[in-house]
Amino acid sequence: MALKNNSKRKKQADLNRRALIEATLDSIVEIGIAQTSVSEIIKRAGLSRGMIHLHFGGKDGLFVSAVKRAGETYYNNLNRFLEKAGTPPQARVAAVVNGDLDETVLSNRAVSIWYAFRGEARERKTIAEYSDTRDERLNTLLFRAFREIAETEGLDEPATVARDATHGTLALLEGMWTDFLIHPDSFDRAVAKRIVFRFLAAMFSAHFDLMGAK
Amino acid sequence: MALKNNSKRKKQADLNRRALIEATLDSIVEIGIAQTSVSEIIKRAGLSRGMIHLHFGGKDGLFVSAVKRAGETYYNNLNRFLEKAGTPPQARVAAVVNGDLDETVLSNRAVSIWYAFRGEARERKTIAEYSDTRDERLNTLLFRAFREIAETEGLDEPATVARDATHGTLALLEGMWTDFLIHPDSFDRAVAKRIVFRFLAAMFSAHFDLMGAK
DNA sequence: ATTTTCAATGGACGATCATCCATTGAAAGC
DNA sequence: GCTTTCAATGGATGATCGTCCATTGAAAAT
Repeated sequence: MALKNNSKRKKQADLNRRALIEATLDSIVEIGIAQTSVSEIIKRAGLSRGMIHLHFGGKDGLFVSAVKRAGETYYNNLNRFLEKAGTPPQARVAAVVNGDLDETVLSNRAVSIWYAFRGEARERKTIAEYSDTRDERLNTLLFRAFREIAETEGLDEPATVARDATHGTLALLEGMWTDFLIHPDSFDRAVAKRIVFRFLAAMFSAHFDLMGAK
Repeated sequence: MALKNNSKRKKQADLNRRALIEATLDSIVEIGIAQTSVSEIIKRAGLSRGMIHLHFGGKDGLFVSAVKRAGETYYNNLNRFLEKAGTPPQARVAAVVNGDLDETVLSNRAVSIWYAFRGEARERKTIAEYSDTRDERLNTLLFRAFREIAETEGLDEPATVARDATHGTLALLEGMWTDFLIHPDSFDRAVAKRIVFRFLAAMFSAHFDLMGAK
């Protein structure tokens, strides 16, 4: 008969799967994606060689799962800020900015992983997919908030304004992440946030900066 | 006796060096940095195996030269815009923005190469160095222009304003490059430029957008 | 207690990797 | 025309890569 879904053996299998994903991400952070070999991963996880093939079909499958996990981690952290913000559009925008640049989200680990996969995304569709997903969700969220603000303020062409504001905000945040990647020591989160809010202040009369800040 | 510096043999050596660098960059663009092996490079260049060791000391040395070349290409293209702009600070800023987002600078090839190396930059100091260099030069150039504008406009704390404007502009441009990387088909250069200039319009009363545009 | 199930193991495998060096041959110097 | 120089060659080398599968052994089912 088939095993129960939560039998001792299935649970151990789940733990091993997680351990392999974590070992993969750890390795990418510490020695880079190019040096992250199967041997390196199993050494870190303390598991056997064949387990990658067993659980993920191969190294490629493991990497896809690792990207997926990294994306989930990003969203789980950001969601904490969004839940605190509630429904007001300014608060939601501020939550995205403050969350995206918070030390729990924008970390050494996060940028290492993100940029490692970005470099590979061009020829691996499965990896590119998850870069896209992140972008899509934030895009929709910000656009709706900005459109609501633009309409409330009675601006001309609120959809166009909202589209530009969304595009600009996401581009600014992306740029800040790159800045953190290249200058991790001198990077200043407060300055980064101030600049993003300064951009938003140019497009709307509403104030964002203090809302949703910790 | 030693060969003349521009002897037929030296010239051929230079051509081969260039061919290897171009083959490396082509390979990175087409099949990704992970698949770019020594065998792949020499196949593309039509040269022999040992030549990489002879001219660059090894694959690492070749990659460093390739990053350097990619950086030079970026600056050479951008310089065409800066030379046209002349000395007025607004024109110089506009030249950077219009140049950085021009199709001769922000291309499929450029983003492929740039993001491939970024992913490796974290553990390879020599590669990170050239990412830094690019950043440093633009940083100085923009800061001086913005400070001059801020002083002319009689703004409070011109240095702070200039620092924020520089930081924000570079972050926005970085973000636009990432946007192009992920959505090469739907990317709109005109929209990207409009958003950057909108950001600048928020910080200064001077107008930038029409200056330096083609 | 016995049988069945299957997650886990780890060595074998062929492929491919980057490096290196003895040899070559055409260009440069005399 | 002869000698010297050295860029260029490409096969040999050992290391490392990811995949695969026969075997194991503990947990689950009977």
